[in-house]
Amino acid sequence: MELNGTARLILGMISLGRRSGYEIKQLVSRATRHFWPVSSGQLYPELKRLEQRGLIRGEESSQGDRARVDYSLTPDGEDALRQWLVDQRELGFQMRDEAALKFYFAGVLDRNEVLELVRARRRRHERLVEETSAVAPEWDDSAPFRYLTWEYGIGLHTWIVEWCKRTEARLSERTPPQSRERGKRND
Amino acid sequence: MELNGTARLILGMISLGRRSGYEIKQLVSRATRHFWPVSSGQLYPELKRLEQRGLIRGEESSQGDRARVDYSLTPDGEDALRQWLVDQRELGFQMRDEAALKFYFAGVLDRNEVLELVRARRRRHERLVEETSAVAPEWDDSAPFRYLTWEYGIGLHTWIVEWCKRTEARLSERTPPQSRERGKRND
DNA sequence: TGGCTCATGTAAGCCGTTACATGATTTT
DNA sequence: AAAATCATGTAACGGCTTACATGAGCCA
Repeated sequence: MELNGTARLILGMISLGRRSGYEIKQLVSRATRHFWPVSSGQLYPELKRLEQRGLIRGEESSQGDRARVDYSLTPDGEDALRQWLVDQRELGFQMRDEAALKFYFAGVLDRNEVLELVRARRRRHERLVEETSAVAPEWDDSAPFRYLTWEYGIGLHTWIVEWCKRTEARLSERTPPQSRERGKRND
Repeated sequence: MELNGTARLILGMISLGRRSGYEIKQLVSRATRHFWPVSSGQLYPELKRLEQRGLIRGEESSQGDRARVDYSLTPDGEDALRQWLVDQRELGFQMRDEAALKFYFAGVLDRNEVLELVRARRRRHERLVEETSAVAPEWDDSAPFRYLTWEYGIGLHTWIVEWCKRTEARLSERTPPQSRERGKRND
C-alpha cells in the first residue's frame, strides 16, 4: 500500500474536507506549494488511480453550474492516510537550491558578481516571505496546523533573508575589490 | 547551451580543480548533498555527454594503481559555467519536506502522535546538523564560499531544530489532551 | 581469504514538469 | 466581445533514484 508523493498530498487534502481536483490545486498553491508542490499533470491521473484503488470516492457535484467532481475519503482511504502519517520510517527531505549551488562555486566570480548573486538570493526569499504573508490563514483552535505551518514558512524564509544580509555585509566589508583572475585554480 | 542540474554541478566541481567522477561524488556527499544531490546513475553518463559537447576533457590518470579518469574544464566549459553563474533568470528553489506535509495534516492525529511527529522532525534536523558539523571545511581566505556554505547549512538546520522545540512546547502546554475523534471533519 | 574501499558504469522505472487541449461561465 | 477564471484532462519528455554489475587494489 505505498503512496507516492501526489497520493499522500491528495489523501491529506481530502481529509480536510471533500474537495475537487481544482480545489486541491488552489489549496496547494496557497499552503503547501513551497514544501510540496503538485501539477495538474500529476494530480488528475492520480485522482483516478486512487479512486480505482478504492481510497477515494468521487461524485458529480455540479449543482446547476459547472461540471465538477468532489472527492471524499473512503474508510480504506482514511486508513491509508493514517498509516502514512504514523509511519515511523525516515521522513523524506530534499532541497534543490540553485542559489546555494552557485554560491558554492562563486570563486569563479568577481566580487560584484558574487554580491549580485547573494542579492538575487535575498530577493527570492523576500518574495517568498511576501507571497506567504499574503495567504495568512486565520487562527483556528481546532486546527492549529495550518497556521503553524504558515508561520514556519515565514520564519524559515525570513531566516534565509537575514543570512543573505549578513553575508552581503561580510562580503562588502572584506578588503579591497580583489578580483581574482579567471581560470585560476585553488586545490 | 542549456545545462541540466547534474551538468551544472559537474562543471562547478571541476572548476574547483581537476577531478574524477568518484571524487565529485565524494565532494558532493560532503558539501552539496543537502541542497544539490547527485547519483552515479546520473553522474557518469553526464560526464560522457559533457565531454562529447566539448565542455570538459578527461584523461587517464591511473598512476600505476587504479584505473581512473580525471576531468578538467575546456575553455568552452569555463564559458558555459560562467554563463550559468551570471545568468539573471530566476534561481530555482524547491523543497520536498515530508515532515512539513504530515504536520499540515496532523489534525487527523491525536496529541501524542503529533508530538512524536514533531520530535522525529527535530531529530532529523539535529542529525543533519551533526552530519554537517562533522565535515567542517577549514577557512580559506581565497575561497570563503565553501566555509560560508557550510555555515549556512548549520544555521538553517539549527533554525529548524529550534522551531521544532518551540512547537513541541506550544503543543505540550496547550490545554488537556483533547483527542479529537477520528473521521471528524472541520471545513 | 574475505571484506572494504576505489572506481565506473548500465537498465528499469517512476515521478514530475511543461505544454497543450477543450469547453463552459463569469467578469470587464 | 474579449479576457479571465473555472475545471478537467492528455502527451511527451526529461531527470533522477534504485538497484544491480563489474573488477581491481587494500587491509586484517
